[in-house]
Amino acid sequence: MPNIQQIARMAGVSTATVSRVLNSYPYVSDATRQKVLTIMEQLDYVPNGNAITLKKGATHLIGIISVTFSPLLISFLDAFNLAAEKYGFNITLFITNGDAGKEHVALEMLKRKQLDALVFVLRTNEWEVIESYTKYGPIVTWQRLENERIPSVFMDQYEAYATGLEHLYAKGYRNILNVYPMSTGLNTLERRRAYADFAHRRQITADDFPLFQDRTSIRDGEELASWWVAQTHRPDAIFCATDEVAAGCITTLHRMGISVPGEVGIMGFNNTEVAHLLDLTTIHYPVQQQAENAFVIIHNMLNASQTALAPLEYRLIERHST
Amino acid sequence: MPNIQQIARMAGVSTATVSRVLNSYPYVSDATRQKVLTIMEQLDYVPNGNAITLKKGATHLIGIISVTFSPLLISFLDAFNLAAEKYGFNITLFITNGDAGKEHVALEMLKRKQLDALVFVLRTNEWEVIESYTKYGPIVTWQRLENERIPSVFMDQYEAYATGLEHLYAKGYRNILNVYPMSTGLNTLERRRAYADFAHRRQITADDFPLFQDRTSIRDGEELASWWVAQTHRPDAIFCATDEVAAGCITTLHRMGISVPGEVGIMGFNNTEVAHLLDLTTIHYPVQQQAENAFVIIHNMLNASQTALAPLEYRLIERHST
DNA sequence: TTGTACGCGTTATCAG
DNA sequence: CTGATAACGCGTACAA
Repeated sequence: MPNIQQIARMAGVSTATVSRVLNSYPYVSDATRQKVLTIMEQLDYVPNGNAITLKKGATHLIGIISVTFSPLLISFLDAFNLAAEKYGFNITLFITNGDAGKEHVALEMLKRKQLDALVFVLRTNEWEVIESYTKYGPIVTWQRLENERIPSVFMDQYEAYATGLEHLYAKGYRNILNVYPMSTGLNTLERRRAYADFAHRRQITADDFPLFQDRTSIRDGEELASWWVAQTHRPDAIFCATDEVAAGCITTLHRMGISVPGEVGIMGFNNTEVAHLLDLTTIHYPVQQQAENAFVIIHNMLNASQTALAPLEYRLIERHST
Repeated sequence: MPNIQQIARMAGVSTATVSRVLNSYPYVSDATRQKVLTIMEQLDYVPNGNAITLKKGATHLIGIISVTFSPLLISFLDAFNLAAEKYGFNITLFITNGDAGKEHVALEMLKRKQLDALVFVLRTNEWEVIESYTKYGPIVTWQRLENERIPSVFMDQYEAYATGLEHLYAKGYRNILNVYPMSTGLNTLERRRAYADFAHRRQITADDFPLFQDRTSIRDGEELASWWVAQTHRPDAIFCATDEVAAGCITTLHRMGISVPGEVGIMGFNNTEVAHLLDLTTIHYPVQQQAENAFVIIHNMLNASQTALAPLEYRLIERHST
C-alpha cells in the first residue's frame, strides 16, 4: 500500500502538492497534476481515511443506541439515516439488550473521538452518567428529558393519548382498560395523567382493573387477551401501549372467536406497519420528523449552525378495531 | 485536550512510559505508574482512538449493507452484533434503498481503512464491482454466491422449499401457487427448480397461473389476495415468498370473509415474528447461525485463524394456515 | 526499569 | 505555482 510520500517521490514533487491534487486545490499546474494522477493510477494509490480522520478530528460517524430492535427504532433509524447521509454521515449501531456496559462502549468511543455524536433512542445508564459525557460531543435523545446538555426530540404524549381516549369515548366505550409502556419512562406518566384528566372530564368512575404497564410486545398482547377472556367484569375497550401489544391481543381474541370491535374495542399506538396489516385504529406518531430533528440538532451543534427543526404532529388513524 | 506528551512532561517521564502505563505493561515501577496515573486523573486525559487506529491499522468496525430493513435483516443484525461484540467489534449500517452510490460509500470506507470488513446482506452493485474491493479487506455475503474471494453464508433453499411443498401435498393440496422472491436472486431459481422437481415427482400437471415473483412485502401479499379472489380457477394453496407476503395475503382474505385454510392454504417462509402472530405455517430458516458464521469467517480472515462454522439447519413449522 | 526517536499517513502553514 | 516542515497522538524497536 503506497502512501502519499511514495507518490510524491515517484512523481518528483512534494507531499504537499500530492495533497493538493488529492483535494483538488486550485493553483496546481495541469502538468504536475497530470503527472501526479498518473503515478497514483499506476500504484493504485488509496488515501488512508484514518490518517485524515486523525488530522481533521472528525469521523463522520454517529452512534445510535437502543436497547432492542423495536419497529419504532427501525422507523427512527431509517429516517435518521436518510437525513445523515445527505451530509456524509454514517451510522454505527449499538443494541445494548439492557447491558449498561455495551452502552459504555459507545460513550467511550465518543470520548475517544471515534464517534462524532451519539443518539440515545433508549438508554440504560442513568442520565447522570450519560450527561457526564456531553463534554466530549453532542448527545441527543429521543426519550423525554429536560436537560440543559442533552437535547431531546421527544414529543409529549399527553395530548395524543387524550385524543385516543376521546375517540374511544365518542365510539361509546365507557369502560376503558389502559395498558401502559415502560413504567420507568415518562411516557407512562403522561399517559396516566391524560387518562386521569379524561376520566374526570367525562365523569368516569374509577375502575378496578389491575394496573397494566411494561407491556410493549406481541406476547404481552397475547397474555392480555387471555386475561380479558378470564374476567367476569370486562373492559369494553383496551388502549394498548403499542401497536404490537394490540396486534398480539387482537389476533389472540380472534382465535378465541371473540369479535373486535363487537365485543371489545382495541386501540394501538405509533402506527407501525402491523397496525396497517391488522386494521388497527391507532395514533400516528411523527417518528420520522423526530429522527430528522435529532440529526439537525447534532449537525447544528457540530457546525454551530442554526437549521430549523421540523414541527411535530400526531394524528388519529381510525381503522376498524374500534 | 491533553495528549500523551503533556502527560509525559508533567509526570517527568517519557511518552513511552505513559504509553506503557496506558496499556498496562509490566516492567513499570509502581512509583512511576502512580505518578503517571495521578497526572492523567488531574488533566482528565483521554487517549485519542483515531491515533491508535491509525497506528494499529484496525478500526474494529464492520460494515453491514442491505437494501432495506426487512425483518430478516433485523434477525441477522441482532445475531451478528452479538457475535461481534464479544470480540470488540461494532457495526456500521448501510441501508442503500437500492442506491449503488450508497453502497460505494461503504466500499470506499473499506478501501480507505475506515472499516475492517464488509457484509453484504443484500447487494445492489454487480458482484464484479464488489469483488474488485476484496483486496482491501474481507467481504462476506449472505446471498448465494459462488465466488473465490467472497465467502457466502447462504444456505441452499432447494431442500427447504421442497419440504414445504411436500407438506402442502401431504395436507391434500394439489393446485399450488408459488410466489417467488427477487427474480434476480438465486433463491428464486432454486425454489423454482424445487417446484419443478416436486411437480414431476408428484405428477402434477402444469398449471396456468401467471408467474409471481419479486413479491416480498405485506402489500404484495394484499395484492395477491385480491388477485386470488378475482380468479375463477383458483389455486388451493399459496406458498408465499416470505412471511410478510403470507401475512398481507391472509389478513386480506380474512377481511373478505374467506376462510384459511378452509378455502385456501397459505404458507410463509423464514419464520419471522409475524408468522407466529398470524399462526402461519412456515419454514424456519437459520438466520442466526448464518449471521454468526458471517462473523466467524471475517474473524478468521482477519486473524488467519480457523474457528469452525456452525451447522445450518432448517425446519418446517406447522401452524394453522395450512 | 526507563528514554530516544521514528513511523503511521495526512493536512496545513509559511516561505519562496 | 511549489516545497519544507510542523502538527495530529500514539505505539514500539532499540538502546541504555
